[in-house]
This record gives sequence, C-alpha cells and structure tokens, in this order.
Amino acid sequence: MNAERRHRVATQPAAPGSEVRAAVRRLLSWFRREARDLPWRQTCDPYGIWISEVMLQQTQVKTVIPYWERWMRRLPDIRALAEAEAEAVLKLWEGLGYYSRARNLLRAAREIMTSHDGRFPDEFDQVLQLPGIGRYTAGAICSIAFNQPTPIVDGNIIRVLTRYFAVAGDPKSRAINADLWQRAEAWVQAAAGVGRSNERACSDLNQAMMELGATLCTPTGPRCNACPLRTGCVAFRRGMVDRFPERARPATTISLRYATAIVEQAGKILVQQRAMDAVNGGLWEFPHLELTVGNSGAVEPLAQWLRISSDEFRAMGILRHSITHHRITQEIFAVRAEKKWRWAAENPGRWVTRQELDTLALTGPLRRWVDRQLDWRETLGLR
DNA sequence: TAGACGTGGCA
DNA sequence: TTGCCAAGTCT
Repeated sequence: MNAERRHRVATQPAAPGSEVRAAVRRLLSWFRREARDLPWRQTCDPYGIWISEVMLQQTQVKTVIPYWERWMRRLPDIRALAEAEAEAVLKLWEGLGYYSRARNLLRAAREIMTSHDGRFPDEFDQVLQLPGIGRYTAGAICSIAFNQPTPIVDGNIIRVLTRYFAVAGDPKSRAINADLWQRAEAWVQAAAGVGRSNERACSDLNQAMMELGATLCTPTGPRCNACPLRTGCVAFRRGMVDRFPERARPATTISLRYATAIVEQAGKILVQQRAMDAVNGGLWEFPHLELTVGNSGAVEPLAQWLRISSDEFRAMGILRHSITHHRITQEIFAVRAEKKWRWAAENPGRWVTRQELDTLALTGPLRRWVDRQLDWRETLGLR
C-alpha cells in the first residue's frame, strides 16, 4: 500500500467496501499459503471442476477424492460421460448417496453434446440451466474454472460470513440468505478488483472462503487464533463465535421398519431395480415389505406377502442405517423358492448369481452388508 | 416452499 | 449411541 493511499484511509471515513477489500487480500494471501492440495485443484478443465462440485454437494472432501479420481479415469471428458450407460454411471457413484446427482450428470452431459456442441458453457445462465446445477454449483464452476466474479454461498461460507458480520437469524431463511448472497458477491467483486496481482483471484477467493470454513472456521472448535480474518470478525471480537450461524429446529426423526427377503432359486437370487424417478432410482435391491414399527414379528407378514411358508425363512441379521431424519431397521431373511413359485412371475425382477450381484449398483449400507456375506451357499444353508 | 434426498465422520 | 454436519438441488 503506498503512502497516499494509507493517508486517505487514515483521514477519511472508510470508503464502502474498503474493509472487505482488506479482508479479501488477507484471505487470498492465506489461501496461497495454506490451500490443501486437492486433486481437482490441479485442473482448470470445467468438466473436472463440474464433477468435483457435484460430488462435493453435501459430501465431505475426504469421501469424494477416491470417487473423483476413479470417475476421471473412467469418464475423462464430457463425451465419454454422455456416451456412458446409466447403469455404469450409477455404479461409479455407488456409495456416494444422493443418486439423482449421478442421473443428472448424465442428462447434463448429453445436453451439452446436443445443445452446446460438446463444449461446457461458460455463461452463468447457461450453466444454471443444466440439470443438477443450481445457483451454488453454477457460481462455483464459473468462478473456479473461468475466474468469473460469480458469488457462491455454501455451508462453509454461511458459517464464515455469519460469524464475520455477526448475522443473526436462520441463515436459510429467505431474507437472511439473500443478504448472505449479497455479501458473498461483494467479496468476490472485491477479489476481481485485485485481479492485476492474481490472475485467478475470483477462483481463489471463493475457494478460500470454503477452505476457511472447512479447516479453521469449523462448526465446533474453530481455530480463531490462526484465522486471517480474526481482526475484522465481529463474532470473534464479541467472543460470540459459537453463536453463529443460528440453527433451525431439527426435523423430528421418523422410524421405519422393513422385512427384506433374499430369495434363492437354483443358485440365483432375486433382485429388483427401483424406478429411475424414485428414491434411489435405478439402484437394485431385494424384495422388501414395510412393517409397522413395534415388536410384532417380521416373518409372518413377509411370508404372507411372498406366499411362502414362514417355516422356510432363516433370519440373516438386522441392517440399521439412517437417511436424513429417517431411522431405518431392515430385518433380513433368506428363503428358497420352488420352481413353481408364482410371485416372481407377477413381480418384475431379475435372477442373478452372486458374481452378477457385484456388478449391480446398490445403496451403500446394502452393498456393505452384501459384501460381508462371503459365500451365498453357506449363508443360505445350502451345500 | 418446506421437505426429500445418502452417506460418512466426528464429538 | 445419538445427533449434527458436509463444496445443494429439485419439486
């Protein structure tokens, strides 16, 4: 900073945004020193950035890294993705969750081939039109891949900004959320203003905000002493960091209970594919029946539904997991079906071998459960 | 427009 | 063990 500038700052009221400009400079400097070496930071290819941003939606960096690397090896560009089968794409996504993200990636890639001549669009409004891309992801791609001053607001940035400005109220509410987007825009615009010293200032600033939220300005135990923004942080000055952001009331938990059947016939197992537009669309599963939550037995209703004698069922264990605010208990049974069993003929499904099952996409919990069953014949009590 | 959507990590 | 949280989007 030259002498004239220092003089102006000292003798006049702060110009609007000058404090933000100083914060942005500190943030950019910190990011250049402390940025984690993440695989998608090695590229400016909008395709790779896009894939990373979608994978990172509501998903932790550590989880995403191996998925991203495998995906980029198998589907290195838009054309490769556009020409892939939905089943193969879902298999690559298996275990990541929010499977509509994978289905939308495929739809978007095909749309880019037909509507954008195979080139990833570089205009925010066109990026935003693609399926699976909302305001955050469009802004992230345009800023990170193209260094445009497009703002982004994610969970990290909500935490950083609500603390820095001591923004009270639920940050998801319409008014406060709009305020946060405005502040985020002011910051990335300020970064564009220092662009002469940094060709990637908008990209770096947005990533720095998220990096700060992920590594220092964390939900619990924030490391304010190491934070490049602590001098300007209102919550820090007031000793109120842990009061921001305010939290909305959590949704009440819903318990669900299912009886699941591993039906075997002639060394094969019956699996069914979920409709593409359903929850977990396109994934495979075993026939299952929703039960009332309580202590009543699972076998009887399952036997009645499948029209197989309840004596034939063998309990194989209980699979418990949570999906958002649902707590799910799955009681799993093995049963052998006779040749003339009519249920399968009346219900869509596919008979697969143990090896074929490994090629199908399942939900994470079910995949892990299946992988633990080393030998179907032994598990099913066969010779 | 709230609510639905998957999973893993962490305290 | 339980609950919260994570680089959100869609309807």
